[in-house]
Amino acid sequence: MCGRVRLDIPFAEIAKTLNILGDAPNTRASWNIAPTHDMLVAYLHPERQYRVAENMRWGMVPRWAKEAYSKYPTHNARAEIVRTKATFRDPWREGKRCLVVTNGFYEWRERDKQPFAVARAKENLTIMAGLREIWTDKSSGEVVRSCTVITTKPNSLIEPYHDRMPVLLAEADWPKWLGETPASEAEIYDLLKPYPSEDTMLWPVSKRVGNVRNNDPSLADKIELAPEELQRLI
DNA sequence: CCAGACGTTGTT
DNA sequence: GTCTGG
DNA sequence: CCAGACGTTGTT
DNA sequence: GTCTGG
Repeated sequence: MCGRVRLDIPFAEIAKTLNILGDAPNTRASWNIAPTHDMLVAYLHPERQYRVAENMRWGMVPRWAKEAYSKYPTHNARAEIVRTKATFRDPWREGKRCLVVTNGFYEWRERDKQPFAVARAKENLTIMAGLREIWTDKSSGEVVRSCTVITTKPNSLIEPYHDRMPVLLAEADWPKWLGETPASEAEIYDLLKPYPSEDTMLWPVSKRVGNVRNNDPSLADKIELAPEELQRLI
């Protein structure tokens, strides 16, 4: 997927939809969230056994990392390797799965760099399958909580634009992904597939989204492409 | 064995 | 921390 | 993904 | 031209 998402509705609404019982994290609306920024993440609190929400850095920091920042991009994890590769293996094995909460994401068409917004159709929230991790600096004790978004093959709507898309989860799959209902590893891994294209929508947006300093509601607005561009939408 | 990587998307 | 490449 | 930078000395 | 930061 791309390196940008948006989240632009009040937390109260999110908490209601996701049935989050924990405290409200200090989230503010953003139409341009990039890697290294905070993402809103929901997960099952291991002791309390209810859903909590938290801001976590987008870009997983493995617990064994010497530094909190590295040159290796970890904001996405390919579903094909997430179970085995060093960076994601431990969180996967330990079931540190989470829901990454967004209102959608952006993709750029290569030919003309035209950005498009993508979201689940008919739903306010576009929920992505994620993993989370906690990193602690051995000397200073500094703690960084971070997350990654799992990617998979694109569905037929997105395929003309990109060869990858984030794993999106329908509400019926949330309990299994969060570990609230029993499921085998194979059943859980089976959730990592393209979201149905008939439940996905896509529309062109302003190129201003390319600059992270631009961050206002109009970034997610549908724009009118010139007739010529419309014609070669795909 | 030790040193160095540990990753993604989208390209050429 | 653990796997991979040399 | 795009926008913006594009370096050094000295230290471990 | 290519890498880094957001």
